[in-house]
Amino acid sequence: MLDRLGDKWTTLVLLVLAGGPRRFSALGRAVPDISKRMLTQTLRELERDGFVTRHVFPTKPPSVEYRLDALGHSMLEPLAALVAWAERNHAAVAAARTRYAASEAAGHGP
Amino acid sequence: MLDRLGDKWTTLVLLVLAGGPRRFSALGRAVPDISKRMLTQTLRELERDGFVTRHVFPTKPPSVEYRLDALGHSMLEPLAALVAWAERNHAAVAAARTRYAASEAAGHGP
DNA sequence: CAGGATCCCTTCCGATACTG
DNA sequence: CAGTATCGGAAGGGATCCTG
Repeated sequence: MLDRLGDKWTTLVLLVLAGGPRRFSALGRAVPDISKRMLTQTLRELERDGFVTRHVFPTKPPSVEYRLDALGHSMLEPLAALVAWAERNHAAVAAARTRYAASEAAGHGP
Repeated sequence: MLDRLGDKWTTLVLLVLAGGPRRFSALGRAVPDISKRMLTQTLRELERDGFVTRHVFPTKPPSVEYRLDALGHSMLEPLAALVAWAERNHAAVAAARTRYAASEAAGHGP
């Protein structure tokens, strides 16, 4: 189950849907670099697990809207906490990587 | 960066290290089904990103201890919140999957 | 004990083409 | 518009063997 939260796209899609219902193509535009294939797959999994509901409007051409339901909203808070942490600390991580790269070069070099 | 938290093993290793410093083999035993290969790789990434520090004791045979440093500890709280959420809601997810499987069978069947 | 190197099979995923 | 189907390359990761 933690695997799904760990999925690269799942989190991004959820964060977009946190801003309100979105249509398939709107999600595609809001989540950069996601392919139709992965967007479909991600949405199917989220629907399957009860995080989002899918509404089909039988217009022509058809449009489909996805929205978070109660379960999806409930996990938004802990998720947002983690995202907030990541934003606060990404600089520290970047610094750590620089230090690590430097010690790597020093330790294994000629 | 969120990718790394999304990694299957990273979270599990971090949660074990939350209980205190551990040696390499102890981690291997504490995280079921992780291979030496993946444990090494996961620890390298965590070290690289400044979440854990690595202490080598020049005994014979050598032993290596990993422990969370400040950055690692700081992310434990949001992570724990997410894990707590998962534990509270895994039943709801399981129920959603059952419903989904049922509607799948009904919708696409003969 | 801790971990690097290699092999090799599996899964993931993007590109492309087609449909209701 | 919102998908589905198929293919092929790229990446993930286990098994095994080797070293300090």
